[in-house]
Amino acid sequence: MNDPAKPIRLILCDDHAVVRAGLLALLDSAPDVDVVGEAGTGEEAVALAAKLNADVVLMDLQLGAGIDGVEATRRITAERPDTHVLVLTTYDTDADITRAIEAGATGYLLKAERPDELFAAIHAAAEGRTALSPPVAGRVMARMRSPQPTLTDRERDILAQLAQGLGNRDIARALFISEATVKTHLGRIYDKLGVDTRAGAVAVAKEQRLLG
Amino acid sequence: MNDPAKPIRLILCDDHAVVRAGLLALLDSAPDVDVVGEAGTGEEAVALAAKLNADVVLMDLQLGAGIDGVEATRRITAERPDTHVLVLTTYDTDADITRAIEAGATGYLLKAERPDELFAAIHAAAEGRTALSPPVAGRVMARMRSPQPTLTDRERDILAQLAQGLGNRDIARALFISEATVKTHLGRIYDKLGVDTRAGAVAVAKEQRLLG
DNA sequence: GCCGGGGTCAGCCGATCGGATGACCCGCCG
DNA sequence: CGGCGGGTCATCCGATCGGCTGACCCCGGC
Repeated sequence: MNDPAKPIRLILCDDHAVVRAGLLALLDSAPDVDVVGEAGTGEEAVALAAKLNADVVLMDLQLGAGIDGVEATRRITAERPDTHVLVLTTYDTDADITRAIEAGATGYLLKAERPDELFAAIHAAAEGRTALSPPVAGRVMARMRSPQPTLTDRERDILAQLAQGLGNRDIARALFISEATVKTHLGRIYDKLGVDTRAGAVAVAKEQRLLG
Repeated sequence: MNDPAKPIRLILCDDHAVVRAGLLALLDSAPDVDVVGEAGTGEEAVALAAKLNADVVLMDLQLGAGIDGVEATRRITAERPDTHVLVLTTYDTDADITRAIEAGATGYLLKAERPDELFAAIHAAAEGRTALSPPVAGRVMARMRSPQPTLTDRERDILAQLAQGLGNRDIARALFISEATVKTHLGRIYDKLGVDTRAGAVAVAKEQRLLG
């Protein structure tokens, strides 16, 4: 897969056209990397991966409209086990990292990383080896040490409504449950997020990118 | 300033090394653009602008640590009126656009824009002409039609505390004012943001990037 | 010199929240 | 089959919030 005679076949996926063009120009300067496809949305990336038999998909997680990078990663790795997804993104929040890894990403690199790290990570990904940015690796380790609270689906539902600024009664109506249940969930959410007010919960949720 | 014999002298400022390298590779392919400097922080950009006599600074607004792109823009345009700052960023929120323009930015381009728009905007900026991405232009127009509420400094103080999840009493203590005053400000904040709960205010604040 | 905006403070009151406790149901796993 | 996690609901109560009204001060512009 890393035969010097055969350049790495790579698909680029980033919703920012300018950034994409920049990365394309950068990768083109590397003789052993062959950018065989460009995608501006998750759907495009999945479609390209299905027919291009690429070695690596360089994937941004934030893709504006349509499916996000995590979902795209999930579909690509499910359909094409030989195509390795290398996530290249801005954020190093726990939620993003965890979701990307469990979706099947081979590596997770930050855009703040040095460019040579990018090339190294691409090679690693092409061979199926994991490559993580140091800050990302640090977070993964930290998480293993003190496994962090994960919100249940229902709790995320509640949190989503909360982030709209709704009161308990409105949340209850929106989710077809009783106000008492809402308060029960809220209490657990406060516990898990380490806050004790709804405003604090919204702040943490937005900060950790727990919601869309 | 746009003599074909004299390429545009440009300084690149983006905290993401990978993106910066990509843009560098992209701009290098343009014969009439000469990237004379690269900066990963606002401070670096200001320093480079001070001594390099550049025509254009391509500036990201989100710069991680240190001063942000708006402050860097303010300092550069203050010190070097002939150096035009072209903002290149991801977000097209009103708050960002307004602050960048009032800081003296000559143009405001989104990273989602087509690359050829980037080149066009760079040329425009070099000549001191304004270049706005269509979505940005639209927002500017909309704002002129219905001037939107601007939070006062004090209201932002309150909002910042609120976003920490603090209660009224805690906010009052933190800002050395009475609880009654906090409530007065909060009421006005709710009005301006079009919400009626603290959770909603936090959500809007995070959404509109009204806070750091 | 008056007016308006921004900041500060007070008191009142109904609605809501936060916390605690206890309970039931269901699906899954050992 | 028994336990356990997740989801649901109820009740109670003190603390807090949100809305309202009215007031004072300072400063800068007309």
